[in-house]
Amino acid sequence: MSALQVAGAPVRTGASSVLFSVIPRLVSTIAGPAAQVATAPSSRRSALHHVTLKDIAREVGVSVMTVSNVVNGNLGRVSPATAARVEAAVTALGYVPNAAAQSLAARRTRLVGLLLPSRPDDTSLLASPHDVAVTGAVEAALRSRDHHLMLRGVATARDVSDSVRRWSLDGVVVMGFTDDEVRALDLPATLPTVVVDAAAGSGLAQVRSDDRTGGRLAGEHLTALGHRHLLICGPAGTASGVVAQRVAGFREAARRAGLPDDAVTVADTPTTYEGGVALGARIAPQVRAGTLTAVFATADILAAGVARGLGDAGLRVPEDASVLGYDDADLARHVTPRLSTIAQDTTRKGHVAADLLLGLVTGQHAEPRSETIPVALTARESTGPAPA
Amino acid sequence: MSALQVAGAPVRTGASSVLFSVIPRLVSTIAGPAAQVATAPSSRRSALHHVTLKDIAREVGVSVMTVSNVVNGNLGRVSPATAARVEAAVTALGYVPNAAAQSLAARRTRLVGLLLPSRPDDTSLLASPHDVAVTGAVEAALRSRDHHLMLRGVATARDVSDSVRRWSLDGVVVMGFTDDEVRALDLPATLPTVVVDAAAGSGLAQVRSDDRTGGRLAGEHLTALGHRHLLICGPAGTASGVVAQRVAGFREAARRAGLPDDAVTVADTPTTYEGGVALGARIAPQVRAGTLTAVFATADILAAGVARGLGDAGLRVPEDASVLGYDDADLARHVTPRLSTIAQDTTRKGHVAADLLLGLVTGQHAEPRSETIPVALTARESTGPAPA
DNA sequence: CTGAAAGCGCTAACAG
DNA sequence: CTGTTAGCGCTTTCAG
Repeated sequence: MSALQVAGAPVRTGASSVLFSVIPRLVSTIAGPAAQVATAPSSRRSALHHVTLKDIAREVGVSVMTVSNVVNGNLGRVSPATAARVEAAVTALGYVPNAAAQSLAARRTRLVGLLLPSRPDDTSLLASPHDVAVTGAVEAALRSRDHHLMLRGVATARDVSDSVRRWSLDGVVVMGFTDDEVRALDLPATLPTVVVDAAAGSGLAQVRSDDRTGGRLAGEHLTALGHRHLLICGPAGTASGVVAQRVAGFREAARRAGLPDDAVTVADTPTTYEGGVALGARIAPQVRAGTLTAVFATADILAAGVARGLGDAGLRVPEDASVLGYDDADLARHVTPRLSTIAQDTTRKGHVAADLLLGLVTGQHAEPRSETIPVALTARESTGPAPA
Repeated sequence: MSALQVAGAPVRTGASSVLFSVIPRLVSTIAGPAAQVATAPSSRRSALHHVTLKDIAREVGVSVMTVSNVVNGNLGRVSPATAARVEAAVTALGYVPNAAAQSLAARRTRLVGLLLPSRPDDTSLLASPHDVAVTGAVEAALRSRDHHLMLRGVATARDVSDSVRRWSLDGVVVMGFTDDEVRALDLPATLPTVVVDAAAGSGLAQVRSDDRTGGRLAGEHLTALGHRHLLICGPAGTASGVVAQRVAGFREAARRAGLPDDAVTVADTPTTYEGGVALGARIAPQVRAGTLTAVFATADILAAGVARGLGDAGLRVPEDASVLGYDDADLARHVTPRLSTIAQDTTRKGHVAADLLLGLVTGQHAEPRSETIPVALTARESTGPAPA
């Protein structure tokens, strides 16, 4: 806005002359270092020439501080005329601030870390479609607010420190860890932190889907379809409040539907397709015997695996057994049968995580908050009436 | 190694005394700033206290440069005894170098950008499973070589500049763009750059699968199965050397199999599941008429969509038509039927991209190289004999 | 409204 | 082998 304003304002001739006087000088400024580099040993590549505040200041004939103030939008401290000339020079020279210098001087980096688990054997971070979607949304949200994202796989507190302290990250989003793992990361107490889908320790903000409701919706859907022998599967063995909540909601729904507590069993499985396939194979006999007719998985990828495992065993989904997922990842629409699932808006989740974090960073809200993303049942093809 | 060596070495008392003398002092050092912040307006959060080289130098009683040399492994310039004492203090105080300061002083950031397309309407970056896999591998490779990854969605040259120059990135990996788009990004000429799956302009390194061979393998597989009416689909309308190569290889195989040139047609489709579904619906009549029996898609996600579109139209894959994908993403094993595909090792691809880039950065190989990732046919369930 | 001074934490280039 | 000197580019005081 101010740039346009300035351009159209009746500025004194100085402003426009800058546009012409500036270019030749810049060229000569560049020539020096460039020539130097050419003769130097080529083992280190020349850095791109960086137009500095000083360059602008020299051009316009003002102090570095004035330029800094204009660039940073502190227009209250600069006369419109001066601001105009500075703006013009900034544009003409293509000035881009140096983040490292700003970090050093201002103790603010505008750099946010996204910490994901880097398991030694694991294929990679971003194995979970859910995490991928949230990651993209976090990046977009940060970008729109002039921040940058550092993507980092971490396994230990040392890894965390290596990123957070070394880069003086303004804050971090932590995703994909169990409650215990988050604790083991030993995040610096003063570091603005948002935890996604895990229990936030003291002083950490948190974003998660409405897990309890999600579990309940799942239970209601399945019991409404007449299922009376239910299995919920996911990483139940790990200390995970998320899974616990979903299980609790699921059980609650079953209870309300008049089912005995033992109508719901819990299977501890990793959140992977392969884990699901294995489980599907394992439970096939029970499905065949009619002692199990519906499975609720804590993630679509897992549900897809279960459906596959069941299918490989010669069972039909949903005729012989219903399978319900969680997340509504793209995957849910890609597999056959299309997955019924508890949908959550991962794009929104990422945005909320970013907003929460930046709120913490800027001190807008001092107290770390906890946000819940709404969920909704999306019934597709993988769930159906309980077999007679 | 040296740290352990030091700990066990018969160092003079100075070394061990450091461990004790150091802690109390540090506490008082911290107390100052911390107290200050508490009374200051809380709008800006206190940065984590940063132990500096100076702190270590003061502790050990040497110059900052000596500490710097030890920390950076320039052991040639420091006596073992001094190095030992410094190492001890570094460990005791938990020193972590400040990347911003290093960047500023050394003109090297150890920060690499991964630039992905950020399309306005697009769901997000990382929409493609292939890109997700490569991203994870790049991060892991960089991490193992003490570099960090900045993930950034860009659409314009300005976006690029905003990241690259602002953060003085050591280099960038560019992925997910068409040849034209890469050109439009106007990457700084001197910036070490590796382009994944797109034509590298002058002076850019490149990583891509062996697209020509991939296309040929696809063509051979399909023609060997007796197919004589082939369709290849992908973003053919965009200027993409990758697609062109795959098409060329595919055509070559068809020709060698004795098919006329018009046996192969090309369909321009976006690389999305939805694009595939739409195409599947569109070609269903031809499949039914027997004038088309096999489809080769340039990505698994697209192939999965085509299979779905065909299925929705009441056609069977592979009985009525074969569908062949590319990449061998996880997805290929998740959908039904499981996708036959041209497999490439995306993990390796990411590693190679990172290696290539760091080679460029360190000046190891001055000339930007081009690396090719081998491909192989993985036959699963989506391809079969041509219908009689 | 504008400028001068000082320093963020680190490293190159020299001196000793 | 070790220390000194000078900045990297920017922002924060504090003076005009």
